[in-house]
Amino acid sequence: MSSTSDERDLTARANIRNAALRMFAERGHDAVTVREIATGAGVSPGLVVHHFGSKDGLRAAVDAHAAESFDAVFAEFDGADLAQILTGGEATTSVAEAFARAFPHGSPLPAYLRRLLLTNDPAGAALFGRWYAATRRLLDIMVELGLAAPSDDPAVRATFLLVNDLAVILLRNQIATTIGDDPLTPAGLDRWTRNVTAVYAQGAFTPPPKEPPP
Amino acid sequence: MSSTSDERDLTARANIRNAALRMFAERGHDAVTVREIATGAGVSPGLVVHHFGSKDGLRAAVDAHAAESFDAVFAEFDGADLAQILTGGEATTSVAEAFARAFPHGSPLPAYLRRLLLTNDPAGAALFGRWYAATRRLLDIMVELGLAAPSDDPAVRATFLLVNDLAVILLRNQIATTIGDDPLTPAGLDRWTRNVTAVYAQGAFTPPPKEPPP
DNA sequence: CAAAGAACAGAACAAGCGTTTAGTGTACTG
DNA sequence: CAGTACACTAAACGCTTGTTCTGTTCTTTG
Repeated sequence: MSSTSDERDLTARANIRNAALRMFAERGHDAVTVREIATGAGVSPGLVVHHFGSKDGLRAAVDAHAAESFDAVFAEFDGADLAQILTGGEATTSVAEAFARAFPHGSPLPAYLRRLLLTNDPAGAALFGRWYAATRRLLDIMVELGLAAPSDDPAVRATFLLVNDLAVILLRNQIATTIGDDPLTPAGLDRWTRNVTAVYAQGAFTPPPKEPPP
Repeated sequence: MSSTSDERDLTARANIRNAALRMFAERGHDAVTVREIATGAGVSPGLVVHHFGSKDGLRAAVDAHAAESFDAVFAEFDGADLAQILTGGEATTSVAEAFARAFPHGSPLPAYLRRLLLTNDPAGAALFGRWYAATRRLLDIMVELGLAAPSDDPAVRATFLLVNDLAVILLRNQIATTIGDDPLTPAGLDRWTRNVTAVYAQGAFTPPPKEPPP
């Protein structure tokens, strides 16, 4: 139902919501005016408040709409039989990977997630909490299966792995500058994932007092 | 001209700059009004623009002041003989660690750095670029010394390690919620660093097809 | 088909914004 | 000690903001 993509067929209400989502994601809630959203949706400013009550109401509607899309990505972690997927081989254990797969190109949703996480509003906090729980659960299963080493501070380790993943979305532009690839495109994501996997599998640093490896 | 600015500090001008730094860091540039800054500094709104020309001029002054403070932290990575420090044992190789050490408690500078990195303005991009270069250089030396494994994509690895570090500052509040400790306090930072060190030294995941370790 | 109500445009409004202006002290300076 | 320059306040200006108001067009429905 929500996967109709063309713009002219949508209702004005949906057009307003989509224009607001895109502008909020790119420039932040406060920097976007109701008039700009109306112009972007091809309607009058009065119609925006007619449909959503107020700018804050529009923001709440955009939040709800975005959360719906994020939950679909979230279900990839939370829904299936993780043990079977993990032992089967290829699996998505990265938030950024799932994002790049779900929102292929030019989608405003990664940028909107960024805004949600960085403005300390409840929507972002709830999203982070759910993702943390999923990461924690995934790690527990991996430990049980012998795919991950046990940790004496699993809360910190799960948070560490999660925020490392989210950093790709938060610092997307800066990362693109230093590595020369947008990390949310397939090419950039591939380079990124390869390196992350290497570090998580073998570590990055070697202890100083021992002898060097052959 | 910077020599006279030291004597002029602690005046109304410095008060305005400090109030703006704190408010900008906590709530963002756009959400703070000139009148609020003036009230926070105990002066009139007109005096703000008298000293800084405009709100944008004030922002530039705050940026310059913050960059000065960040450079002091930055010098910890860039200045000394890294090889000697690394082989000597205890060293700060973490941005977050250096931050927590340099700005001990209640300082607005970590939050301001957060704003700089997240709004895509040139000040934040320049800071990120310098930190990336320092991280890259540090890793190169560590590889030479046998303290880090060589990487076939050093740009990605350096970026990966850097953004993992910055994530502690960017997602400070969310991290504090899930682990129950503010990661920029000594207690929280200690838990965090211990886990990060473990992952970077030994990895976190073990390969599935091999036999389990003894 | 006529009545009703929703969808919409465009002008207008009050409030808040950054900034300007006019004016008052106050401290140097020759 | 007059004079200039600077720090500073209070009021006001012009503009933009979110929102409201009035009126018109479209769509439904009994």
